[in-house]
Amino acid sequence: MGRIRFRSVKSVMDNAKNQDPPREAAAHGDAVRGSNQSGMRAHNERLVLTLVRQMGPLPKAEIARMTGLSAQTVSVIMRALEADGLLEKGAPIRGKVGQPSVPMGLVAQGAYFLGLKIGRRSLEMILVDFLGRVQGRAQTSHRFPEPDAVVRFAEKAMTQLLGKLPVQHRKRLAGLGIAMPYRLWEWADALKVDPAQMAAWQDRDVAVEIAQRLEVPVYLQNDASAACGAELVFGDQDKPRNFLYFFVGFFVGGGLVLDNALYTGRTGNAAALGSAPVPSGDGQMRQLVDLASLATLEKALLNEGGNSDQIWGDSQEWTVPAHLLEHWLDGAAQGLAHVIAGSVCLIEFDCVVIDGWMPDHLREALVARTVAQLKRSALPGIDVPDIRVGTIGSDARALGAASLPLSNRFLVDRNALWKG
Amino acid sequence: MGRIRFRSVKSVMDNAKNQDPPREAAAHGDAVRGSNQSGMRAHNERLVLTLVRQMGPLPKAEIARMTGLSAQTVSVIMRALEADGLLEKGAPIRGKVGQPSVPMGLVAQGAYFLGLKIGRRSLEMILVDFLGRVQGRAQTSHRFPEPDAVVRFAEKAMTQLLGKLPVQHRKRLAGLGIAMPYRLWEWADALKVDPAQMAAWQDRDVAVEIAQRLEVPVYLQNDASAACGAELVFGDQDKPRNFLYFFVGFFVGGGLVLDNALYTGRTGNAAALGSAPVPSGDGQMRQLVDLASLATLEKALLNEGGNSDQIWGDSQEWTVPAHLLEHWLDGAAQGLAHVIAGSVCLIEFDCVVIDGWMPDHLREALVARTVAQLKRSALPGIDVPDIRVGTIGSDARALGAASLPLSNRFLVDRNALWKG
DNA sequence: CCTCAATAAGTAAATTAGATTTATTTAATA
DNA sequence: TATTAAATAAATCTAATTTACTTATTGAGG
Repeated sequence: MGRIRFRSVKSVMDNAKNQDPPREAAAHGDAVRGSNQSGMRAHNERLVLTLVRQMGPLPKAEIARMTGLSAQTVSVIMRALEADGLLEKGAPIRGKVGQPSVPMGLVAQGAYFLGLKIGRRSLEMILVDFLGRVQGRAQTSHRFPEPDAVVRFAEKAMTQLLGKLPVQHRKRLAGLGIAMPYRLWEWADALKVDPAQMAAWQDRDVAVEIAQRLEVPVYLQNDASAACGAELVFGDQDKPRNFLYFFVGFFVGGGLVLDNALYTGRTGNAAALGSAPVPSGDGQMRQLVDLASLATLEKALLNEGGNSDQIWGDSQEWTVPAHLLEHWLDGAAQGLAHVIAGSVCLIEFDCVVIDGWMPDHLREALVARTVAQLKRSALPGIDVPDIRVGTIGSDARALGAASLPLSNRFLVDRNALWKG
Repeated sequence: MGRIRFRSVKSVMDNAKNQDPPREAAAHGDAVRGSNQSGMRAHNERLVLTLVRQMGPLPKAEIARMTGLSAQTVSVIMRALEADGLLEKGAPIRGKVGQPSVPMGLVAQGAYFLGLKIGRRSLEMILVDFLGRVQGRAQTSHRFPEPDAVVRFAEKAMTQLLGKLPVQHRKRLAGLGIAMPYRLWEWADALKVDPAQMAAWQDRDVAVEIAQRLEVPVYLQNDASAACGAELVFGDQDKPRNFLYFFVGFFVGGGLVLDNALYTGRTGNAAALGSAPVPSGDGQMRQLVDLASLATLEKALLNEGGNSDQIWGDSQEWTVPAHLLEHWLDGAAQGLAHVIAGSVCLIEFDCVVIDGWMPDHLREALVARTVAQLKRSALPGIDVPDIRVGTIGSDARALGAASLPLSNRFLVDRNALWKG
């Protein structure tokens, strides 16, 4: 319906099925769908865009070889995408026998996306281009998140961010994504807020409310899975096809990439690893969130009479006593190692990515300790996966939010091929 | 190449891409493939067969509604499948307004499949029809599995089982599946066999060797995942789209169904849950296989001077002292509960299925205790999934082996759509 | 240095496959 | 007899493949 089209060309741009609210899309519990020609074309267009995004600019012939599609088909598809303003020719590459190849790469101005992060302490909206580069940013902080305030902020921030964009680019806004903790209302205690004040979240659907104020599709995802999406879509290249992701913030959560696509499962809450059981030394079971979240670090800091505001203000400039950090790092690494060891038995990841809201050196220390802990507690039959530091950092959740409309409209996913 | 065709019709039957050795198919690590028309047709045919298998006989119009395909397309596809001898018309259903609907169901003789189970104590081959009904069975027991003996047995059993089949049905053999423990050679100690005698498994590929003696494709899968496949393909209807599966045999292993398809991951060894870490009371980490496998029960039995042969002979008639069973059940349930609680955070299953080589009442007791244990150790944020007893039972691995060629040629899977 | 064979990229036109649309037939109920 | 629903034939449409060609380059031979 009110969906923007950049060009009136039958193409991936027209794949208008994705404007359903994200909850429905995530559920995909309907009957299995058949596939038809238009689904096929849309899929092949997404495939081309996905490959170019992953590998950088590629000539048509190379795409044809990689996809197994005929050269002619790829030629038609890529010229259409070029006409759509999503791909552009690069400088011809000479030096090899035969006609020079013309690599085609993504056009930065091809599409724009808004990402809204709803955090425990702040709201943030960013505007990114087709390459995932941040073009604008708006922020506000709060003591705890409220639906009305979120909608008001979103409306103001959208206007402000889009206002900065050259007029001809504004209509290339392709969607807005929201990254928000799952079941926000259950965390009132942890946020030291009256549960009644958080109860509003149970009945409100900010995604729908924001969608009413915008002409483009709106997607909602839990914050850690969204951050995982940022790593998948915007992260360093040569990402493996399957990986497990952790984002350590006020709480800790996970994300899961299977076959190059974010896996969000039946209810959209897959990889809710904060709840994963972790044995603590005393034989009692605890949960990953008790060990590896910044809420735990904050508590320790407050117990010693410290001030926790500095943690939430800037992710790079922390002055936390070393012994507290040490203790927190050990616990967090132990928890992460246990969850990784269990998860890798279920799904064989090529690697695990750990990111979070914290100074770079701390992220690296956390990864190093997790690796060490995994080696120490090695069990037969479990291959320790490659563990890496996230390449996005503190912005992962907002960027991940922005990646949702991008993935849904321009990248291959398991559902893109089927009939609407 | 040497692939049997039941009819020279362009259809799912001709989808000859699947004859690669299963390891390659499982790896699917190649570049992402594009999709073309023949892939589309093959997919839609598989979709129809999958729906009819899941739901029972369905009229064309109903399939059209469920798949979203046009009535005409479904009509063409289903008539082709009928001509292929895979579907047949049932009695017209009258009593509703309009022309009576003619439900179409699977033809039992539409295809046959061989399933070879390589066990620690025995070899078994079964022949099943398109409905998964066992049409023939051959067995032999051994002290430990040897490649040469396996190939010899397979050759003899194939001849014998196919010999029983009416001649015109023999050419409808669609493939052979093998269910075999992963990394068999690592279990020499547990089987109390000289590691040198098991080393041969490292260099031999019985799937390839058997394939050379057979005109149809051969697939290999670890035994627990194969058993999971049996539950998916042949198990009771109304199976959820996503479930976790355990098979408790000499060892314990898992299987994983995502979006109605067996998920075997990068190396084909997904859901290797026997290796999953489980905390034991004393603060030490153990693995599920130490708690929930029959090897553990056997050890306890032998420790008390009992005879374990009765366990392996018949899965229904056990005479194991009650206190040993009690102790084993408790440990196994504890282990399963921990692994389930961890796994459900990663992937939100609709349900968990537990099956195994054991008397029916014991399987039910194991499920009941696992449920109780999960409730006892409930942690916030973890929804306890529905836990069910497997509907296949002791035959699950052999039936699962037979389900592999069936799934690969006749049912939807994530890869069926792409170009070969 | 020039020429030309070889090679590879890229595309237009014709062909093919398979889904959809439209119109029609059939067979039941109300 | 009107209405409804299933089923399908014929025509149409879409998108991929095949075939045949052009273009632009390198590298070998003169």
